[in-house]
Amino acid sequence: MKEFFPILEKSPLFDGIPMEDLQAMMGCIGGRVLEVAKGQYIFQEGDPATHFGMVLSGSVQLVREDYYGNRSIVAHMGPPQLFGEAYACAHVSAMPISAVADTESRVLLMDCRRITTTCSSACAFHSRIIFNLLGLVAANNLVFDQKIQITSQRTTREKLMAYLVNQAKLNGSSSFTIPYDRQSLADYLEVDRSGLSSEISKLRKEGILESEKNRFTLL
Amino acid sequence: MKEFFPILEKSPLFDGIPMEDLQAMMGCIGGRVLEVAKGQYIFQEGDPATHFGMVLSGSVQLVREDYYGNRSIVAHMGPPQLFGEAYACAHVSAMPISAVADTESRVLLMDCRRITTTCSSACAFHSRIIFNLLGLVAANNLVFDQKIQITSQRTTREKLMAYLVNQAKLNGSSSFTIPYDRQSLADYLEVDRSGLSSEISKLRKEGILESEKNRFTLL
DNA sequence: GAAAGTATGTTGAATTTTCAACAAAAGGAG
DNA sequence: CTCCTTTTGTTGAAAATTCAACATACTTTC
Repeated sequence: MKEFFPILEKSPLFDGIPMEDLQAMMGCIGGRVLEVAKGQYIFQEGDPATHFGMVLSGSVQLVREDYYGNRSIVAHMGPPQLFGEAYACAHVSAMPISAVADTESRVLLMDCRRITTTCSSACAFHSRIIFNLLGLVAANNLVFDQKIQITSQRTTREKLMAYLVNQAKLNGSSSFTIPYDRQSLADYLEVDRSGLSSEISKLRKEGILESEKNRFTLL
Repeated sequence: MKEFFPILEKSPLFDGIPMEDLQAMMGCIGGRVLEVAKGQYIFQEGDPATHFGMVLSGSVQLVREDYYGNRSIVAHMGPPQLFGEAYACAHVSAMPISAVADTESRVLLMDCRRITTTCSSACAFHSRIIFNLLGLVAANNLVFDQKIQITSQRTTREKLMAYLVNQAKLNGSSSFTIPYDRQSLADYLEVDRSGLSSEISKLRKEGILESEKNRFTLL
């Protein structure tokens, strides 16, 4: 367990908690490290949503199976990302998705109840974890909110512009690079890749923006 | 203040907190009641995101102004709904939206810092509020997640079916009523109303569902 | 119960997106 | 450098969406 403390110390969930307190903390919140082989389930759709995880090493995929049995990958995550925390914190009865190890991985599993219920005993930093957790879940909310705001635009052009304007604002500059290649951007905006490409060309021809690879400049 | 305790007692945020403890609690978390006239701002875009609110009476609109100055109503809320809590909990520097009284209203404003930082003093129920708040923010996450899951479908038919299948699952029955009229459903699914109407007709003709007003049955 | 207003269904034309196929450009491996 | 693979841009046809206009059904009000 101790070998992972450097990761934990730098993770947003344990932010502000001194490394020497982590050991006590782990007992307090019922944390345990799980080693999983590639392809092995960490939790499965339908499992009780009591625990959530943090990737310590390797990578983990979140998989959703829809009504017709189509599996789709919701996200893949590396250290020190959390998964399943929204379901555990919202007290849903069963996990609606599964978490699968994408490569051989180690994850820290934590009991949500034991985190959210402050222990009467010592553990001065317990409330700090709750504070951090609340911040993380709320931040996730904003990520979702922003995505909805962008993808609720009706046309490819509007979606793209909404995204770019937002990025410009975040970067505080009309010139910026984005973290997506064309296909990923199309996936994020929920549009067709080729349509996106040609829309970018049009915008360039119309003098609305300049672009070179992942670098965009709004004019 | 006391007149609102019955509302607070029934609100999810104060769930599990006895009415006789509310008064002490209010001091502890820095709660104050604000009376606002119709059209008056509770907070405005750009304000520091330190506080969040709960509607006690009347109704409140969340308004977003986009890059081009178009105002759009993100939500309207009645008692005992929370607003701005995600921004306050995520520690963003400024509110990206405004909250306006839709009718003459009263709202409870609470300081997020003072909620998330447990007081060293008495206040036995403080941690319960944090627990509740975390649950609410996480639940909101799930609402967003579900909306994204549905609207990320590409066609009107797929969006509608994803929504209906989900509703059927939530209701535990293939026959259920939905809380939207056609226009609202179209808005939620982010499609054209008339296109939605005709898609419903087609699905009916194809024997995939039956519908009468807001009641749907999947076959 | 009639009238007015609102919600829903229907249709066809215009617009936009998707899809498939391919060309060009960029990046990596040997 | 060359070959091979991946990414990106381009195009046109097919499919789907939007838009506008209107008909019908349902509600509300007086």
